[in-house]
Amino acid sequence: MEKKLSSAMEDYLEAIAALKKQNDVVRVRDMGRLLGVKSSSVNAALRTLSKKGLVTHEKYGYVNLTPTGKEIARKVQCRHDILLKFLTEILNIKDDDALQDACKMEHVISSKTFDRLTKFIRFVETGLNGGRPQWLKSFRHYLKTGRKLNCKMRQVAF
Amino acid sequence: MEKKLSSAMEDYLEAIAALKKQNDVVRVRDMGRLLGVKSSSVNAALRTLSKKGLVTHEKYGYVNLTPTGKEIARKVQCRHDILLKFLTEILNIKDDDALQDACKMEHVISSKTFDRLTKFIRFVETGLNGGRPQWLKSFRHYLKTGRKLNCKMRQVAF
DNA sequence: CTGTTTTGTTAGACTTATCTAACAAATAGA
DNA sequence: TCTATTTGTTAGATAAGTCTAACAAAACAG
Repeated sequence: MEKKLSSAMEDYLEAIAALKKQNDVVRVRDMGRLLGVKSSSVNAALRTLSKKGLVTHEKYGYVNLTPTGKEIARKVQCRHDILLKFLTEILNIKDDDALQDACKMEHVISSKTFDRLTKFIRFVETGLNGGRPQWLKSFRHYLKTGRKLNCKMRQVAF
Repeated sequence: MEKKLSSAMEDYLEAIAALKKQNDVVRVRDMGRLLGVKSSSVNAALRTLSKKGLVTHEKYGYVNLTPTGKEIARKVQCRHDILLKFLTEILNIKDDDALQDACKMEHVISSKTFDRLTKFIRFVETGLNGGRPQWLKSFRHYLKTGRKLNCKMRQVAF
């Protein structure tokens, strides 16, 4: 069992997957641009990831994920997506801020937390025809006004 | 404006605050034990934190937080507490797992996310006389059974 | 007091992830 | 095609945070 990848390495894998989706082909330069690091850093990372069997990259060639690498990238992306969803849809944090946080949190949450967050989102979204549950609307109201409609009033209102 | 502390340095500050609460006096050794690092690492960290004006520590003496250091430790602890509360009380993750995650997440969440999470918890806890809101009970049920009581049934039940 | 144990300090090494700078290969434009 | 630009590679430096090992100071026990 390989030990956990660093945040940085997870980011590289994620970047490769993202660029692959966009361009079909992944170059060192584009990875550097996306991640805000120099090509030499990308190269160093590729050597590391290559040794771990997560990417393939021959000199002056394109970068590719191995099946294992692809799998890890997928998982990180899933963590990212669920966190982003939680931050924007439940906590009502605006996209830019939520994205920043999701990009950091995605590297630290356990599979248990991922699982529960996933179920929580599913719970919130299930059987509502695209709307929000009443309690979530109520939370949004609370965020705006600082005040909570009390239970009885809510009952009456509906 | 000082730039953000690393996770490691935040951990050291937190450890000092925690030990101070327990023992009134903080030694290098205890910090190392608590954090699972060697005393030499603690020493290195104390030099760093000292330069930043966050701790005081004279040779062979006790360790103390400066007011600024105390303030930072307090903030980290607040992030920790709110995350732990969210993970255990909302997501219903068991204490040990939740603690692990909170200890990592506390170093990466923004003040915005902290703020929203705080309000979310307050929203959930306000005006319930220590109980849980119906939707949260419903979520627990969903976690156990994988099934969600539908809205109409819930309405009827109340 | 004095010797032993515990605690603290220092120096130096290692790892990870980054950078700059010099150079090499590939590509694109004329 | 040939040169200029872009892209990729390498070597070496730097910074953080950790370690081990050797040593120094303090605390403790008789």
